[in-house]
Amino acid sequence: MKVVFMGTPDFAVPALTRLIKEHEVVCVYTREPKIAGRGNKLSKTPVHLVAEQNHIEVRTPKTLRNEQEQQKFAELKADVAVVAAYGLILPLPILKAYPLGCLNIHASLLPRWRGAAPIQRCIEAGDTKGGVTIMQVAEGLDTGDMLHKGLIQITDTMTGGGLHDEMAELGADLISDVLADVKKYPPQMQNEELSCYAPKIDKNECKINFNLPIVDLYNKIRAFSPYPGMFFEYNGERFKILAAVKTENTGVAGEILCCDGKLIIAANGGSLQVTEIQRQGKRAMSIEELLRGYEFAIGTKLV
RNA sequence: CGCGGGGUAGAGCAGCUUGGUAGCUCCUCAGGCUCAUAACCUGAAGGUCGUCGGUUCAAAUCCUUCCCCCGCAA
Repeated sequence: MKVVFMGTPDFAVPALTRLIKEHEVVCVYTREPKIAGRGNKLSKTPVHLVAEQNHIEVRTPKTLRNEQEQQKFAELKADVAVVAAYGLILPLPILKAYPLGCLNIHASLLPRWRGAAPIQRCIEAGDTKGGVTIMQVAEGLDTGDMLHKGLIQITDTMTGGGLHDEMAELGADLISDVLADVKKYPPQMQNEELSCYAPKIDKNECKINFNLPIVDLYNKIRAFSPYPGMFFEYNGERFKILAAVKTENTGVAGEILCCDGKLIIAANGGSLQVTEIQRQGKRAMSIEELLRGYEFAIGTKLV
């Protein structure tokens, strides 16, 4: 099949590489290189780089709202467009340009978790089931008909990063299934009543509030690990907690209860034993490693 | 030139401001104590202090080149 691929971050890469293997990817759309990262260098998106490596034409329009772009899109005369975390709104003329329209790989079991950050939000909410949905892109935000789904059990120790990687692979499998035989996957409408939204993550959410119930705090920490990472401040420095386990010890919320070989911090209704941590300016490391040379004062209250 | 922290024994850190032959915690090895131990005691091994150059009688420490890691902001 002739496929146009539209995607931007790492999440889209497994699907793109799979489609390159199995179909004819005639053109890749992605966000334009932007000034990003340390040093504010201009950097191409992960999808952009993969497309280049495979010598596929890359287009990075700022918008698809104008007729010229829509015209250029239509002229590719593909059978289908596959969308994975592209980041631009697709206007109606784009959606109708090809016989099979635009198929989106969405990282949730729709209609639950429509929107920008479904992976983190479902862990944060304590969901035990997650998954990926292949859906027809419609004009509303993630409201289109669903063609195919894959389920992932979310364990109590799974992190946002881990789930992200699994979902990216699953998404590649599912889109491969669908394109192999579209007729096998009749569209199904979404049940509006069951829908909920996954707003994008705000940096202000990343500062740890130890007054949160222990379960919520725990879920939030693993949801946001390794990126963007929940942090607390100690001695004027930031420490990201990348992994922790729940323990029984109690104390005033935010109080450091133990820092002898392990670091235990009281929360609301329990406490957290930190297992993996990243000190500002340092690489991520196990708590044992850090505590060999760094000391937290017992009794300190973190705010 | 977006702002900033860091690169010191296998690991994690201190020392750098106020230059003077490198230190702590853990690991490793040997021995000791112990019913026993991840505990304790004694001892040992292990570092050209990221790299190039400079200042100096003397540089981990001050100045400079380059490389690498990371936090923040976008």
